[in-house]
Amino acid sequence: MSNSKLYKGSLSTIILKLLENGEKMYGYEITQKVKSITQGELIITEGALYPALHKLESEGLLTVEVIKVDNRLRKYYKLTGDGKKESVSRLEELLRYIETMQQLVTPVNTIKSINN
Amino acid sequence: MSNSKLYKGSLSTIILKLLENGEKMYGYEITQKVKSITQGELIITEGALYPALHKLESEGLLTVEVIKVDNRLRKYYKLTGDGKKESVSRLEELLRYIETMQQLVTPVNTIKSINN
DNA sequence: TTTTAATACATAACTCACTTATGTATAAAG
DNA sequence: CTTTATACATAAGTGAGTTATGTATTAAAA
Repeated sequence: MSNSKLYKGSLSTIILKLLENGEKMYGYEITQKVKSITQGELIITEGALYPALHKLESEGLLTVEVIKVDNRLRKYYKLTGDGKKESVSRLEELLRYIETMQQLVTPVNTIKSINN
Repeated sequence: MSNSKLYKGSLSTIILKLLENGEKMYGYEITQKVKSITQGELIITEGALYPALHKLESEGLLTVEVIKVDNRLRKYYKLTGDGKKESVSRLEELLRYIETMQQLVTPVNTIKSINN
């Protein structure tokens, strides 16, 4: 999942967000979608993705539907009611994280004497 | 370090950034500074902070200077040359992370037909 | 005045989201 | 016929955190 340690903790948020519009997606599709949206910046590894999907399912945030396409298995996931709620709160959490980090790295006051 | 898992991985970036202006800081001071800048949103625990400082030091990014103030020990840290460089690249990494996450959660095109 | 809170450091055991590696199976491309 | 892409899975290991605990001094509160 990309060399940067910063992505640790954001995978479930990403998955929930991608499913937020109600469309169902399968695992491999998610990896490709993320890769294309981020222009190759974020590569989700299978070792991270599948356990994450299983966990979200076990938490009752996703439901699965197994479908055979071209003689190949696909596990389509979509949000449950709880998943929809959780998606919203995870998004808020991410935005709050970004705001907080921006406060830390790009201080509002550039004049030092005011900050001390 | 706050209930959100998203902060995992960003502590060293925060420490390096706080020291970027060349001023030396001691551990406890860092926790208080972060708390005040983020208005209580980010609380850095000692169990996270001190090992992080030790690691940055062992990596040659920080140097220590022990000073006794009011009969109490303080370990003042400041950036080395390498630390200064690393600080810059960690900052870039954080900004790239934020950009990437924003691409994922706030898609540029709101018109679905364009995205598919 | 004794206890609590704040200051200031430290570390050991544990958690858990990831990485790395490996495995199965089908289809398409070279 | 071997490699690449599609599509799933899991087991072992890593490492940055949490939680808990410890030491020591000083100020405030009970």
